Amino acid sequence: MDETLLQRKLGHIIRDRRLALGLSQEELADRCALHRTYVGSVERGERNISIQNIVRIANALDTRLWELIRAAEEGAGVP
Amino acid sequence: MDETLLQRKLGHIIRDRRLALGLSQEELADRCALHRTYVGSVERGERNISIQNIVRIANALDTRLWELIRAAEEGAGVP
DNA sequence: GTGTGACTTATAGTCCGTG
DNA sequence: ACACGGACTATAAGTCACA
Repeated sequence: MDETLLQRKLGHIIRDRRLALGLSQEELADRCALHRTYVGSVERGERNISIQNIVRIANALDTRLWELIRAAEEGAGVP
Repeated sequence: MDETLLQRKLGHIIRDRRLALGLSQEELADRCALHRTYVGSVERGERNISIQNIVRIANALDTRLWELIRAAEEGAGVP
């Protein structure tokens, strides 16, 4: 799979998961101690995010990182 | 899980997988168009690697990224 | 509550070596 | 074949004003 494609898909997965939890970008950003606009750009797939930040987002979403990645790679749902 | 812990575990997984394929760091680096010293430091868990580069490494190791991540997070084996 | 462009600072990542 | 370092350059991190 193309790298930039994965990062866009991952953004969608993150957004879906956030909305499923009823959180705003601002609330998610607070949970992982990142900036609101940064989280927004990640969701839009604009950032080549580092592993440390993805882990923090996954934690804030109460999800395992590998499940987020799998959902992005395989199109599977996130629990 | 702590972010830096995951990156160290991921390094070990990458190394194990590379050795299982009988590749040197240099050969792996060539496969994903990254520098040999960089791949070495990733394996040592010293790098906060970006998602694009992890994907390239996963591809070069002929593995799905989510399987690498899962192996690092859960301690499961990589096929 | 979110999208976006511009921006500075931090660090990812390269390239030259050495043991 | 790998670890490690120094000196770079490229790019991610992180923030802001405004729409």
